[in-house]
Amino acid sequence: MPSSSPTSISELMARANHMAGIRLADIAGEHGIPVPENLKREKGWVGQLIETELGALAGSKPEPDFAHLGVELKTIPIDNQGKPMETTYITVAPLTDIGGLRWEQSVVYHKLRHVLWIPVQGERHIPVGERRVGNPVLWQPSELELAQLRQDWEEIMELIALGKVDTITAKHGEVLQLRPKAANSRVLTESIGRNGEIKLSNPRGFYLKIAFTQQILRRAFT
DNA sequence: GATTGATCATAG
DNA sequence: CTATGATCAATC
Repeated sequence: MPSSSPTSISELMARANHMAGIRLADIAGEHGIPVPENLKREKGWVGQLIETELGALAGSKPEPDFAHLGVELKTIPIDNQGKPMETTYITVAPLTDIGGLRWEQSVVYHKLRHVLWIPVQGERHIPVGERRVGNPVLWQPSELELAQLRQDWEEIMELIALGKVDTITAKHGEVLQLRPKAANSRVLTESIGRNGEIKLSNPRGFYLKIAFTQQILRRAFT
């Protein structure tokens, strides 16, 4: 039985704070969800579990998890020093019909306006069920962070508009990066070609680099 | 050890 | 296929 959806940010935070320190196996148990041996075949398991516990609306829409609160939920794996172990996926990147698309209208901007980060122990030597949930961090980007994100986004989107999708690597961008986001490298979707024509490319997604998310978590505890 | 490119499960 | 949830693992 899924939890009901919180009606306010304070209610959401109360639930999030209540989860701090408990094991994933305990949360899973409350919902009758089996705990996998590892995450090789269920990479989104932790995220889905936290969504269920906090009452996020299910679905696969390009909108924040708590649309009525304007809050996006992100679980993030951390090591014993509280450092993020992985980059953070934000959303898929639009590869066509992006003429005149502005930062303020982008999905990236809207999703990152308000994010609830839920750190979870992610070291592989810790059994999945034994990993504990950390203290939640409700974050809104500062002016500086917003400027960094905007700059990277605009640089990447310009390359896409110029038909250079396939030349973009994860090295582009200081805080934001573009990487493959698909079932595998054979999946194709429409994109813009060098001469403005439509061609096929591997789908891409926007990710936040580790150094950036690390700053967010650190700032929350200082 | 960090990073980049590849991949897994599921819903619609 | 697209979008959600991400982590894996080869390579730098």
